[in-house]
Amino acid sequence: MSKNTSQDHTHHHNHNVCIDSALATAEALCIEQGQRLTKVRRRALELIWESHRPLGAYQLLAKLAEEGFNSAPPTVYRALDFLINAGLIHKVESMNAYLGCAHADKEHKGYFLICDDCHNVMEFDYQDIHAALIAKASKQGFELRAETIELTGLCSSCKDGSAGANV
Amino acid sequence: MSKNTSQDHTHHHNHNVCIDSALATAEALCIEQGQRLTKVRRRALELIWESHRPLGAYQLLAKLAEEGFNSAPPTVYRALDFLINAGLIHKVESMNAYLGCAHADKEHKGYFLICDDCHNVMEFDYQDIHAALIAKASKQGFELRAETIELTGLCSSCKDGSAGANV
DNA sequence: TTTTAGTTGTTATATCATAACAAAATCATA
DNA sequence: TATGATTTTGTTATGATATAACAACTAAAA
Repeated sequence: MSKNTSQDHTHHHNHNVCIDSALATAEALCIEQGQRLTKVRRRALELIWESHRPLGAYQLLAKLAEEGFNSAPPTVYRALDFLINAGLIHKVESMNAYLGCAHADKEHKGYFLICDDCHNVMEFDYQDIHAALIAKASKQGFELRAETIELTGLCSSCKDGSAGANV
Repeated sequence: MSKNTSQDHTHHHNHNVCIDSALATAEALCIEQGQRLTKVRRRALELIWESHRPLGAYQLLAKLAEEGFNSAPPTVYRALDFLINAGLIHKVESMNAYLGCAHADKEHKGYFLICDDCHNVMEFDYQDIHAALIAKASKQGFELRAETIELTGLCSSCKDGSAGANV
């Protein structure tokens, strides 16, 4: 982990710390923005964070249903929409799955490293690339709004032979 | 358009030239690689190129069906798989749609500028960013395999007020 | 020509996501 | 604390995207 900006969801430390911190940030942000972090939304966010990997909408829905929440799809998609708009989670487009955002409190872009083998995902923040992309786009008269940057390959654990590591 | 590497699918010139050239490249590549560009595959590729925008799988399936091809989903998904693996088209993950690849004959990454307004897509090739991403990933012990880079926003036409331009 | 590999046909189903409208909870303020 | 406005949630239905599994066919190789 160390001093770079990336957030490795494969870590071995006590993940509860991350979850707690994410939830605290979420609450602060919602209050600040006059948004309501209702029970479903809050629990959805927790469940997404509890998963070390991007979570599918229906996986999340199943977990919520187990806990007595309504089990119809709109329930989960509404929660997801809310969380995405609040900047609290990202959608990983190439996986149709959702991931807790590690820098919800900072303006940033969600760039991802996705392991093809163990399916763990690292989020990273790279201002140089962001700046280069803006420059490139504007050279073509294009005004950038959102960036989907998803890189797949092999993470260091899987490359080193311990296939499916950190499950 | 001019001298940069981007391929603007919004162009006003005779698109047939693009299609012909793409098909010629496709045929050459397939022969080179011992792949068979069968009727469905070839026609699917043409239809994707005939669309100025990324085409959905079921849109493509409908067009194929009109022409007497089998109308069940596997038909189109098989063709799409083939074309993607051959490097002849890209999938735009954030749109669940498919786009003819403008540089099928060159090793490259498909980076896209997607207009939120008119939904036209430009493909661009940017070696600097590619290099930076590889460097960034490898610094984390990550071995890159594929890159999904999809930037959305407003293209110059739409920004200049002519909303929905180039339809 | 027989085998083999690759491709296509066919049926069924899995997975992901939203529309539309009713009911309930929450909030603002009279 | 009523009342009305707004937001959130419940519910039913459906749309959109994608794959599994196995049979039939076709082209290429042996």
